[in-house]
Amino acid sequence: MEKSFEPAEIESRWYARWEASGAFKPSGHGDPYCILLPPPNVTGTLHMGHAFQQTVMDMLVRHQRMRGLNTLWQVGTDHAGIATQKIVENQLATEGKTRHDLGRKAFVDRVWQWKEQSGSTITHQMRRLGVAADWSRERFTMDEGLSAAVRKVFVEWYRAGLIYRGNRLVNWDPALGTAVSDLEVNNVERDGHMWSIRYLTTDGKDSVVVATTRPETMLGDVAVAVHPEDARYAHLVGKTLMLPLVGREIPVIADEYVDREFGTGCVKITPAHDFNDYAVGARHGFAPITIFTLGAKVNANGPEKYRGLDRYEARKRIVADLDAAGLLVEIKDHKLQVPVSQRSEAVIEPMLTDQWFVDLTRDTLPDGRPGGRRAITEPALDAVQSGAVKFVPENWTTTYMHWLDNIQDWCISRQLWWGHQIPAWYDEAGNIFVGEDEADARAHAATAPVGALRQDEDVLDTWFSSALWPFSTLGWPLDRPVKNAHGDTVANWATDKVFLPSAVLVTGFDIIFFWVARMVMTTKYFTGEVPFREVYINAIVRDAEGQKMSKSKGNTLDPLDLIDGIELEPLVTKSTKSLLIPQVRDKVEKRIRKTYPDGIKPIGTDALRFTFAALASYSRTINFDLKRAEGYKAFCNKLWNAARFVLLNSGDSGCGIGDSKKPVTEAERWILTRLSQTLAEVEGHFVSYRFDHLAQALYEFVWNEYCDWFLELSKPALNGNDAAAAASTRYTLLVVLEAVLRALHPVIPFITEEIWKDVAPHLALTESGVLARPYPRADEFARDDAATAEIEWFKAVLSGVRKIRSEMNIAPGKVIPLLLADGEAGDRTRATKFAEQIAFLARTEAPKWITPSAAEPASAAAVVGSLRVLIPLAGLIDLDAEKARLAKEIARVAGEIKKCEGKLGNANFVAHAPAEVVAQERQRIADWNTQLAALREQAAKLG
RNA sequence: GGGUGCUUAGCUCAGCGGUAGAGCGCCGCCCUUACAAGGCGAUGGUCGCAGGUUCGAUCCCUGCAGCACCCA
Repeated sequence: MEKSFEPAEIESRWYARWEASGAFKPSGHGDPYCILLPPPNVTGTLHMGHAFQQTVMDMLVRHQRMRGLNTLWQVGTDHAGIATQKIVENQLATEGKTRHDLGRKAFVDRVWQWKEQSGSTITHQMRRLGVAADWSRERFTMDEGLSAAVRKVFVEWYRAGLIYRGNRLVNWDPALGTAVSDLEVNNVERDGHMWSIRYLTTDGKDSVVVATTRPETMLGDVAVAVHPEDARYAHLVGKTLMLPLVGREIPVIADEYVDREFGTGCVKITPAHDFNDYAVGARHGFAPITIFTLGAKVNANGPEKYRGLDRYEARKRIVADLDAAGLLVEIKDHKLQVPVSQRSEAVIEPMLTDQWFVDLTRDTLPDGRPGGRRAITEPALDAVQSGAVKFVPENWTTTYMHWLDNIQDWCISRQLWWGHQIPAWYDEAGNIFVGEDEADARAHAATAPVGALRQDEDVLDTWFSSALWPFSTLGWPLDRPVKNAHGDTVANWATDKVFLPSAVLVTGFDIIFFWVARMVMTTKYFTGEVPFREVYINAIVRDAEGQKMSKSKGNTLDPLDLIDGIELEPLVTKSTKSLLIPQVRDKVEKRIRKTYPDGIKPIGTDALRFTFAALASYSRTINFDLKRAEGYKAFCNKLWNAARFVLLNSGDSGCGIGDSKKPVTEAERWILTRLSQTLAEVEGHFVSYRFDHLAQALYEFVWNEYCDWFLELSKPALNGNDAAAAASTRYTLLVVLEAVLRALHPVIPFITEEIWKDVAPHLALTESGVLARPYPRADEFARDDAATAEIEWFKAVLSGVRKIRSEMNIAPGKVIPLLLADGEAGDRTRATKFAEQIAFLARTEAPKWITPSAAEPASAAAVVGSLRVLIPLAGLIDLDAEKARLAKEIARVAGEIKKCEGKLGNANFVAHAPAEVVAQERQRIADWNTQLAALREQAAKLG
């Protein structure tokens, strides 16, 4: 083995080998265990969130594969309708073209080209992370098979009356020219104004003042509302107002929606451009008046002088005109929530448009069939309520249930070209025909089409296809094998449906609504199964200060830069490349130069993965701290060097000991006990998804027990005169190391695989690699409590001596005398047994007992129970310093005793506390007293 | 406005009704033949604040403050 751990060198070696050998394909035997990858955008790149989430999935999949389950990690990508289309449109823009210049077919071809060109970036990045995914089954939401599933679902739901077309108010992105989901809209707080405008009554005798953050929408006002119990305005309800600048008469209405405390208590009602107003308008029977074009410019419904103006330009002019007319009462600064499109950052304009919806709210259809609430929403609620789907941590259940309880119909149409074109056709009279294709649509027509048919130009929401992922990727709805472009089988519903339900979905809370709930809906409806049994909601990765990672802040980290390292200058270039605003650019550059003055040192995939594991508690965010990652790289190095030590001591091949050989030394029995205990813990942590505890348990075992104590204890054994102990120790070193490699493999696959290949021959293991070995179980290793007690005693003695050496500044290399006094019979036995190890590891002469009556040289002492471990002062130790040290220790122990006495002296404590707690306290006080006696004795000897 | 979290060592985080922990940092001594990405040792916390329950509260309950996120 190389002298130090070099991740780059190791990692480059293994992945291709694993993949080529089919190590990640389902084994075909054992219980099915499936994980669905949340499909990343096909043209996307790997970010820290992906890396974290995928590490978690990989740990689970590798663990279960090693446990003998038939594991499938189903991977693939989605077509990300809006995002991908926008990238290609931007490319066209640099050529001075729009998609309309190309036409639909040529444009879509061009998007496919872009997908082919960039689509493998993220999947290659995932390979660098070491994910044990079955790439031979990789799918894409626009694959023929997955597209067939989309058509089938659309048609079936339409024919069941659960998909309808309607003219509704939707979130309209005027920049992209499409409807977007309310989930794709961020409400951002912005500085704005609150304008107060006076509306006169038609008779001119009275007036009301309305307050609004969007004065331009007044062009579409249909009423002014007040609260029904608001005495200030009761006399006006039913009267009409003259809408300024427009001249339309609008009524004053009473509606409980109005908040009397807010503004003047009078609200203008613009149903066509505000969701709340739409509801108010509908309650009162007003026809909405749309005043904007789809590009958010004033349309023909507005007064002529504003027509064609952008909404913000119109705002300026309208405010000015109101002011001129003396109707502008007040302008106040005001912070408001502005709906912003996640995709284009354009301000969303609520807009009345024709769209397709999935019904999720009706109980019963007019013809008596079940409506969406009963057919789709309630089964999805029930899946979680009944426990068929469990959230981890479970408090996310509330979020899920709450959302479904208040769900709206799902707008599934998008005004894009990239995506699944809606399988609906219109005849010349506007009648709708739905089918898998035009012929199927005609065949199912209720009435004969009038003239030619024309397919709906819109496409479906990307999430519509993602929602089918749990079963479409397994081959549904085909009843025969699904082949990819190369003719390889990628799925076969007949056999693959054993993977449904999948075991666990690992995903972020931000897509519980987008994706999780919708998968439950579709999978329940079309297969009768739940899509997954558990949903592990992973934390969101933030920077070390808890800030959201964002390119404009310059605090993003590229997982590959952590793995491979990156110099400062390339890092600066890379991080500022896409930033167009000079101020932002400068800020980001400064930040990066400050945070990473020397760039980022390579830590390797394994250390990155270990860091993610160590940070994966149930907390909802994890703050990624590079410092911790560096610490875990040190851990990998530690493991590497421990393995080197073991292998250097293992001879050429085999260790000459059969499996039946029992461990000879106490130390072996102790480390096997601790291994068994650690593995039991680890197993529990896998079940509860506590990867932080899992990582910590293994870290502590490897470093603090195996390396710090067992390896050290093995040195005297390996070099001692007892050949049986040496041979046995050599064997146990290997056995424990091999078990540790197996236990750690799901977390750090590369280094464990690399070391394992060298360890395996010594234990005559013939598996192809560590992934093919069974996951180690607690019951593989015998426990021995007696041996544990012996080693604990030994550690206490050794620590006592080390402490004296360190505090008294005795050079670590200097061999010193060691005396033992007092103690019990057990101490004598142990001292004899461990004499060699004590002398070796504490660098002392052989320990000598002094008889109670004999004169004792002035010494520094460590106290273990009633045993005094003495280091004579002569020439080594300052008597006063030792006295001071002793006094401090006595004070500490006395303090502990006082605490115990306080408790035991409290009659209530003794009466009410559980017996074992009281007993524990009594034991504790006894132990402290023993120690105190020994310390006082020692103090007395020093005078 | 409604909801959900969080607040523990200098930093990033575990913990939990019964002796406050880890990693990193800091301090001291050591290049001891697996590892200086290391070894040994030390320092460091009235567990956000105020009440309550309890023999006992960092932990449970209530209120408050600050922070974060989600929904309207």
